[in-house]
Amino acid sequence: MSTGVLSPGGHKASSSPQQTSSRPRTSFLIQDILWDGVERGTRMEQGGIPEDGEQQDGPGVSPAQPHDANPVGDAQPSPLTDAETPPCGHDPPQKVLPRPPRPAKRSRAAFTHSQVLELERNFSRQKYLSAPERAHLAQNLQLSETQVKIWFQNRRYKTKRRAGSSGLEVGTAHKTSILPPVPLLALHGAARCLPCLCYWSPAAW
DNA sequence: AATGTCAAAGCGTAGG
DNA sequence: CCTACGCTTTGACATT
Repeated sequence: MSTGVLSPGGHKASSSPQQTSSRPRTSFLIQDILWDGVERGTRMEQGGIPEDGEQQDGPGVSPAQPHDANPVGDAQPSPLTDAETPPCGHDPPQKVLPRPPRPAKRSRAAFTHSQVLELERNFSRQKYLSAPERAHLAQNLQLSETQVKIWFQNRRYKTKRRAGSSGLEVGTAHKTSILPPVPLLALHGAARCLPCLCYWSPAAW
């Protein structure tokens, strides 16, 4: 639906700014390190790519599927899972204190370069993705649809903000030039080789 | 320590 | 009613 709501007006696609500055960002999920085996682990099957889980990204359900989110095994999620007792651990088995649903510790997935590139390429072409496209992209990148959706949301707003604060909406276009002129989508299969791709000399960025 | 960025949570809203 | 959007805030990480 909202896919039809698009075209707000001036779009200056592109934007892959500072992130590329110098981040050897390997994608790993901190969430894996921190917690999450208790509450969500049960509901989210690792193999269960969230086509459904996506649908409700409403409150209560965190769409941040950590497991599926990053297939990349390149960065090793430290095995702290056990030692890391969730903050909720300190809650006394006491009375009915209306503990606010604060699971604490959020995760921040770091996408791989290839994932970001793909996303950016798609973004430079379309600021809004239709559901099928989103699903397809998510599958190719091995991300959840929610992650793709959120990424596009953030990207849109980011671009908008930058364009606005800079006063100049021009110049954004050239930013796209940092992206390889090659249709990464052609790499389709490469998406599965993410861990490998993410190893392209970060120094260059 | 302060700052900036990123991904996601959350809130309010609009469209089907 | 549901979904996705814009926008703001939160939480974690990186860089200075």
